[in-house]
Amino acid sequence: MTPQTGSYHHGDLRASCLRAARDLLEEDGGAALSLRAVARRAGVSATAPYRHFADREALVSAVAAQGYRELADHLAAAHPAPRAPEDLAAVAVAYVHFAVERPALFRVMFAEPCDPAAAERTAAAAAVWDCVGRVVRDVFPGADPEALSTAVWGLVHGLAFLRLDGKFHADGAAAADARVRGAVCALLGAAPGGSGLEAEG
Amino acid sequence: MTPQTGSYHHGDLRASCLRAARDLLEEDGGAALSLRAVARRAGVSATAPYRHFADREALVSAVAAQGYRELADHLAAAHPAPRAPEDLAAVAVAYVHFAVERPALFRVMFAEPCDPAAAERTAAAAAVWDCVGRVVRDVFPGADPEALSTAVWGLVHGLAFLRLDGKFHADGAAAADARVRGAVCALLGAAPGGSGLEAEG
DNA sequence: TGTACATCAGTGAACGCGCGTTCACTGATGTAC
DNA sequence: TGTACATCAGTGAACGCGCGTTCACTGATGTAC
Repeated sequence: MTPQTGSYHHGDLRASCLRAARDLLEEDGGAALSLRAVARRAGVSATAPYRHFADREALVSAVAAQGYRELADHLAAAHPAPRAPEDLAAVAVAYVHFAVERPALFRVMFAEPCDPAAAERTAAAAAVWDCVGRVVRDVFPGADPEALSTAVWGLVHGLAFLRLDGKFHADGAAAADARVRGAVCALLGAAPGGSGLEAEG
Repeated sequence: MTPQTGSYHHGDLRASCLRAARDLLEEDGGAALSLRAVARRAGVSATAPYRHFADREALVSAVAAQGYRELADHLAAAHPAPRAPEDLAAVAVAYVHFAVERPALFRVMFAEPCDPAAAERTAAAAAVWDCVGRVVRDVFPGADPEALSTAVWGLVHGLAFLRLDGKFHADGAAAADARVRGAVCALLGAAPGGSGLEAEG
């Protein structure tokens, strides 16, 4: 990451640009990601990033791809082997946490459709979808996997955005988590007003 | 809307600015809403909007508030008296349609938390929440209304954003609608792998 | 009905800013012989 | 081991742009007497 100190050449400017972009997103989530700000942050001339990114969009796509990959890892790490609806609720909470902890990155990831030409980005986004599908199939083996996966991704994604946008009025992070868990369980676990979906107990 | 033709004064520049902003959003959803572009579009000097909006944010908030109000109306119009899960699915489809038909407006509405100081905007957003809550209570009278309303809003909101972001690979609008309906029914109607929530028949 | 005057709603020039991108360039690196 | 040279990865000046916002202003409106 910081090789050849004092060298004219940077060593791994591409990685440094991505790191700089992530830092900027965390520091000022409101500002749009600009190539110039990234270069400044990486300690390099304004045009140096053009050696590694065709244009601003390419940088943004690379950042988004990184975000998708991390999200997939994050979900996979949320529960080793989800089987019960409560396990799925844990994964849902993890999804929302990911968004809350990196709001600006999350918005970059989902601010626009993936450019089909950005193969890295589309592949990384597809991996998130695969991850959700896997969890859903494990928890509800008998269900229509496509319909239910769509529903579950929609649910957790919507909860994440609503929370990011302050549409959850909960006192503190724990209460907000509980609200997420309650919402997921209302649909998938202890069903309100009826028997609900019970995969195991 | 177009009074006193030929007059020095505009008549209702505030409304014209909002109209211009909406037009710009529909024409180029990717571009950020700028005060100057709005003024240009309204046929007025760059500084004229300052008579009606304190700053750019105020304009954006007013546009978002208008969007929230229209969304609430749109949902209310989707079904006269929702009682069955399929009725709720119709409302869900309406929610997603709203987003798909006005993608840029939808993104403006949900691109950031509402500023608590923007009373008009927060009130309009709250009306959407009320609307969702009303539908949920009517369809599932026995359920925990808060948990289920949160879940349902999350679900439809997530489906809307995923569709906006091209995460739905469906052939054509009808197929995409079917996928939304299928996802909603998977959770609320014909439950996969179990009995599911059945409010009526 | 007429007039003086306050207020309102615009104008247009100007400010300073950060941006994406191009261009010709140069110093560093690595490879073929 | 040494050297010539191609390639790579930076620099820095410059372009033209649109933006938000300020300011002093002016024409139109409406109201009190």
